[in-house]
Amino acid sequence: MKYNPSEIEAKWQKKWEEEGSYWALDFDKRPKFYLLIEFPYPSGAGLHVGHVRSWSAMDAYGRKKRMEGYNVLYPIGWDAFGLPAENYAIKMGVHPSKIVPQNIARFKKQCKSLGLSFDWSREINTTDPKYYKWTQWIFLKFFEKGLAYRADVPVNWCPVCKTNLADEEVLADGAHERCGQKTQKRMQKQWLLKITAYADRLLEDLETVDYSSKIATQQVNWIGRKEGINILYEIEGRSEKIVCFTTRPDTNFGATFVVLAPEHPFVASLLNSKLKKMKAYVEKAKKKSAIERIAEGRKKTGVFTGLYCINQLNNYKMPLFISDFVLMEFGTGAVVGVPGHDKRDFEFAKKFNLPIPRVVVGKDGDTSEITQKEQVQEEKGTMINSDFLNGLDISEATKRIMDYLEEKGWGKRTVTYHMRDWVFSRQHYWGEPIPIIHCNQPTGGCGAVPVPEKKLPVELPYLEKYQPSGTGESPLALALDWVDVKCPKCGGRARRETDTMPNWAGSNWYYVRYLDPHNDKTLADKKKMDYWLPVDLYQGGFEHTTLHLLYSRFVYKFLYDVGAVPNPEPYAKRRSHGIVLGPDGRKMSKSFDNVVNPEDVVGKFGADTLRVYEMFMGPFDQTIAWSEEGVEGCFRFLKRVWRLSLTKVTQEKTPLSLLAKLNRTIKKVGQDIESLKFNTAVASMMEFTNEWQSNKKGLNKADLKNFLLTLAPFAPHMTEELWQQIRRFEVRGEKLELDSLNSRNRDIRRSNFQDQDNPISHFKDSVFESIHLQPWPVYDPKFLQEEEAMIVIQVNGKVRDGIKIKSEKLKIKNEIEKMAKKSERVRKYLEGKKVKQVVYVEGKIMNFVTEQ
RNA sequence: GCCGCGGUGGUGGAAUGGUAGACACGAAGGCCUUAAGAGCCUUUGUUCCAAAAGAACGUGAGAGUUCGACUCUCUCUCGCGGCACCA
Repeated sequence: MKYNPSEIEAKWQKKWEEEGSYWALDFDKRPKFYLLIEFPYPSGAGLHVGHVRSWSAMDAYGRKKRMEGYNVLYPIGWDAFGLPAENYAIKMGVHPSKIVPQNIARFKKQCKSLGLSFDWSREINTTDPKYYKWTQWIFLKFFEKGLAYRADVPVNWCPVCKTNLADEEVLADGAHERCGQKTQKRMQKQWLLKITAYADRLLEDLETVDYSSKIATQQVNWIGRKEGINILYEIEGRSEKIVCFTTRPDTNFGATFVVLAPEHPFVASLLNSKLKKMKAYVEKAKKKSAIERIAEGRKKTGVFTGLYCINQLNNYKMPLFISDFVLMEFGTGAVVGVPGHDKRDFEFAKKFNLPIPRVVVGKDGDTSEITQKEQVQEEKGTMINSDFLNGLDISEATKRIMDYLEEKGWGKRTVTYHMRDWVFSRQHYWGEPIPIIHCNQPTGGCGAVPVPEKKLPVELPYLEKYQPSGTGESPLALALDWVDVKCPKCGGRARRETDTMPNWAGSNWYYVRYLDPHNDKTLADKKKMDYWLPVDLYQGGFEHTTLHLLYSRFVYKFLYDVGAVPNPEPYAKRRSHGIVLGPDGRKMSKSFDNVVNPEDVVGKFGADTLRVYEMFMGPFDQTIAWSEEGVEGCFRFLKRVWRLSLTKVTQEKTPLSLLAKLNRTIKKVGQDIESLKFNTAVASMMEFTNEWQSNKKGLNKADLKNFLLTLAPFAPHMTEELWQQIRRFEVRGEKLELDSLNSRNRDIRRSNFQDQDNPISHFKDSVFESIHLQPWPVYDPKFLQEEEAMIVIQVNGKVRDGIKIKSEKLKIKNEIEKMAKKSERVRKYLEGKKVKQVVYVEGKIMNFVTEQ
């Protein structure tokens, strides 16, 4: 019988769906395992082979876990709000509310054709009002706790498209990615979430979770915690003081100037003066976008204010400058310049001919004056020219001077972060409306008032004109009858908030909703959360490490604080996967014409082949280019297994060597799946198949079943079909005994879902006994030990021979040494030389070291 | 500039400090077949040698530790990803 994947796969997919084979059971006694993949954004392009790589690998992982007796939850849903959907809708000329369901339908069909063991009964969709009701509820909680606030924030504005842009839409040179025009920064009131209030906890709690070091490091860097000190400087002849943040106060005896950001509040007070030059500089600098500032390179510009700050340490008069290399958003917006030990300060000092004293001697011991070469901060060094700090190591000096400055009241230790508060509003149509009402009466009004919880969800109104408004406001502002409401507090005339949430909003908490997708009283039932949370393994793209992953941790921690979820960290373990590139090694893109469509691959080779190939193509966490030839290799492998399973099976015992290989394979595949090394797991099964093929006899049926069980997580359809064929053969004329786990599951399912209208309540007994409900095969350690071991014989580290030694003799070094010395090939190299040392590693290697 | 990851045959890659190149692709030769397809068998890191036997070389470059290094340490180099005038 020929291997016909399309027929087999359709048949089993239907069967699994009818029987609800992969539904997870709440409160089941088996240990739970919550396996999560990032739910997709259902784009118009359909499923990407990159999705398939991650999902089929996790599918194999989850299937094995089920076979090991875990109650596995492997859910799926749709992250369907956001700018890409809106842009796609504009491009197609169809309303997003129509386009999105179409895309979802297509994704769903494609997913199902892959035989992924998702629990479809828990499917969610972020654009469903019943879902985003709770996204809005979370926002209200943030507002209630004072963690959602409004502030003026610079936004990217495209003057041609008349719309605000996300940072992702602005190219490196400041151009809008779609129209190519230069964007501008302009200030606009936005909603922000105070993630910085959680910075320390987000950092500290990384120690309580199992993230790969790459991921953890990137989160640490993103949070960017820095300890330093704010130093107060008096301005000569003025009452105001300037506060500068620095992480290196040890070098403060080398400070020769102070620089303010153009946006610094003190600068504004200076502009009333007659200094035209200064005014012109500040105005010019403020107009520049951040991108333009960078585009100018590192050339320093600036203007002298005519004022001096006093360095209290040595009473040095430091001229006060304004320069746009200093950023208002970081630190205090004022920098004390230590040109001897900071590259930027050095450049600035050169430009304005300021002195560049040295206060640290680096490891080269150079004490000369710094004039030519750039001097950066050393990691190690000794202080000079610094009064009471002289001779101290820089880290000791830092502590000493911080204490000193604090004692004197000149400074205060402080901590800064790279991470900023999270801009949480968008001026776009296709998102969750922010549930706030603005009550601004001429007499004052109530301000920003939350929509009462009972009135949630605030449904997104259907708008014919959903395109950007052209004013920078959300298009919702044009829906006057929607905008116009009464204030929930005072009943006066008020206006709805017209901004919507970013596409991250719905994906912050979706994994909680899977636990109880239809609950209309709360996010999810508390008992269900207690049972399932935290997520045991969260698998996703590396590109989401700082945005989605960090931000959703923040949201979860907040929910924990308000008592809405049971623990402080959502994901116990996080791993990421590599990207799948086009066959040409470039990122898959329509413009390169190198996109591989999983549907085509399934059509040609079947889902099992696609799955096996995507796991075999290379290390799971590494970026890999697609290879059509590689797919064919995996197709050959499955065809070979199919053929051998039907032809090379015996009633006799499996030959010992083949049985040993099988047991080693079972062990290796099990370990490799656990450590996400899917490529070597597949390779070891190929190795086994090759031995099976070349073996004269073949596999006993019981052993064949074990091999099929091992392969089942990777190629579920084909193994299921073969399993059924074997079972049919076995039960012919016999009384069929249902596997206990299988029948138990079925009973639980039936009782759990009796009252609901779903396929499982119509479950009928059948002889069907799914391979995936069989226990994961157990290898027998007695087969892992080989009777003989090959000992490699080296002379001076070079391999000269290998000798076979009976296992029980491996401990006797003398005997092995004797045997090795008998070998012609070894003797040749030992002749006339004195053996100095004999190294023996049991069961592996013997190395003769001679005198040269 | 900073942080992170990586560099192994013609290609994708494998290798707890212990026979480098598993497995797969590609290529070459053969079997089967009227033919095609599919399948099966053999060979396949480089160099030396007519060939075999054998030997030398070989994991980006250079040094170090070690009886022994793709693996550990240091310096450099190239490539990829992230951040970036962050004080």
